[in-house]
Amino acid sequence: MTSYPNISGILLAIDCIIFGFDGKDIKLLLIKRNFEPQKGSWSLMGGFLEANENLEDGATRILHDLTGLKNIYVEQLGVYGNVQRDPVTRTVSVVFFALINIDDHSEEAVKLHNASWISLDQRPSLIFDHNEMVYKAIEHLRYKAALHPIGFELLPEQFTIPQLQKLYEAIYNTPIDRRNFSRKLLSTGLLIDTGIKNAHSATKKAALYKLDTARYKEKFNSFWNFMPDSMENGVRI
Amino acid sequence: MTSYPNISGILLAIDCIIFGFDGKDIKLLLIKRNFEPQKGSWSLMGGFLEANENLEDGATRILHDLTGLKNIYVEQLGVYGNVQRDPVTRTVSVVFFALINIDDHSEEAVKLHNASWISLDQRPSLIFDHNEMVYKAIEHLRYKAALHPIGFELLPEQFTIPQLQKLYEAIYNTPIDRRNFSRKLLSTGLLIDTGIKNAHSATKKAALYKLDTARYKEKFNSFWNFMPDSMENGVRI
DNA sequence: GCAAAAGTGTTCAAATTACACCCATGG
DNA sequence: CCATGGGTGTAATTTGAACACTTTTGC
Repeated sequence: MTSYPNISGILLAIDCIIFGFDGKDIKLLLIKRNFEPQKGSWSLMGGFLEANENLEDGATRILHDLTGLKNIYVEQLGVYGNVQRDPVTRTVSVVFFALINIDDHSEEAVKLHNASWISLDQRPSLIFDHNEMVYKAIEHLRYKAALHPIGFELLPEQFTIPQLQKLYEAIYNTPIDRRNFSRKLLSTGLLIDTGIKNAHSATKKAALYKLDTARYKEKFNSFWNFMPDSMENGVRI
Repeated sequence: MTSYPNISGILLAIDCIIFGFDGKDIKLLLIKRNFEPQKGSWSLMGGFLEANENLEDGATRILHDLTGLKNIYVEQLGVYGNVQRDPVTRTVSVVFFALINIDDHSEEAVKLHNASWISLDQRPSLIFDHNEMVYKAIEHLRYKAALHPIGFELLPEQFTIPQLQKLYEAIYNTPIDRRNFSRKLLSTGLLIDTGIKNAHSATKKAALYKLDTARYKEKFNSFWNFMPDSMENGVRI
């Protein structure tokens, strides 16, 4: 048996939802399309899966194309395949969720693709079902960051606890008590004090920490039970 | 623009991981293939996505085919698309995760497909990457059931608290304190006492409860913080 | 020396755990 | 009447929430 009878192929696309954090807001890397279809509209960065390419490799390729980065934190977020989601022809899209340190991206690559970093609350409407994908990604970020230490993926290698707090406040769009936050984070044992103080500060300089990567891997799957409600859905069909 | 240039289609399959609970063990509905490829081997129930079919509709179709049921709890679990995963031809599979009340399935449909309910710890090795899919599904079941009230999907409409406890003990393969479990479950406010007592019992008859569906929907997305560790992975690529 | 941000401590309430006792049922 | 499983209570511990004071820095 060398083929399946009477089955025809479907176009497989990959779309990437790329989150960054600028110290104040959670941002998305979106592109203003200078190509068809829907030239001029905003969309996620995407592309077609190549003939001899694994899904994750396709995502890696597309992420590298837009950011110049390798070794990005990526998860599969889901597949979108409604019959009429792409008006050109039937296309099924595998969506990937990526977190990067916003300082590391390649400015040239971003410019080349006509992309911009846009705050979540200022994001334009996107083509096709990309709005739905982004909505799900934001929910996933909230869900996952409440339970696992993925926040660090959005920060530079060295960071202060106040920075980390601002990140979580941005993710959940809610103020957090400084003292409880600090205590909780330090108690995870995930942070290593570098002994250095943050230079960029007009007042008291905060201590710079780095992630204990060994402990991070070890503890990645133990729950944090950190933030208030967020969600994930099961669909009843 | 009515087509994309130079892009060729890929076969899209759907595979379903179907969990049941017989009062003692968590079981999987698996099929012993009486068709090619890999005739005689065990696999998940699957099929190809049809030309004008949405993904969820495909899953619904396949689940109905095998169980005779509609309105099953289903979630997308992920996509598997490694280039060589299917030796016949390149196929990308969208995997769905389903929970059903084992008493409701159609025996004829199951027999027709040469399928059986098999306990997790007795499951045979499966074809292709189906073992990996099942492994991920079990992890997902543990993860999700610790945080959301999905356990009820595996039970009959009316159930006792000891039954519910056996279910969670089976999911986590660990004993749970009877008294604390009962208190915690009742405190969720999700259970309605039917006033009826369980007939099938040689000793004291347990109270039968049913799910408060309104409250279930309302509280589905609030965390439970229920069970001990389980996991979910982010892939670093 | 003062405004602004960082670091640390204490108290109270709530949730979780670890236990022990009594009740209903069928044989 | 007794073995089996179901139902409920309580004390000890742990965890989380709320809140106040001191320190460092640049101007």
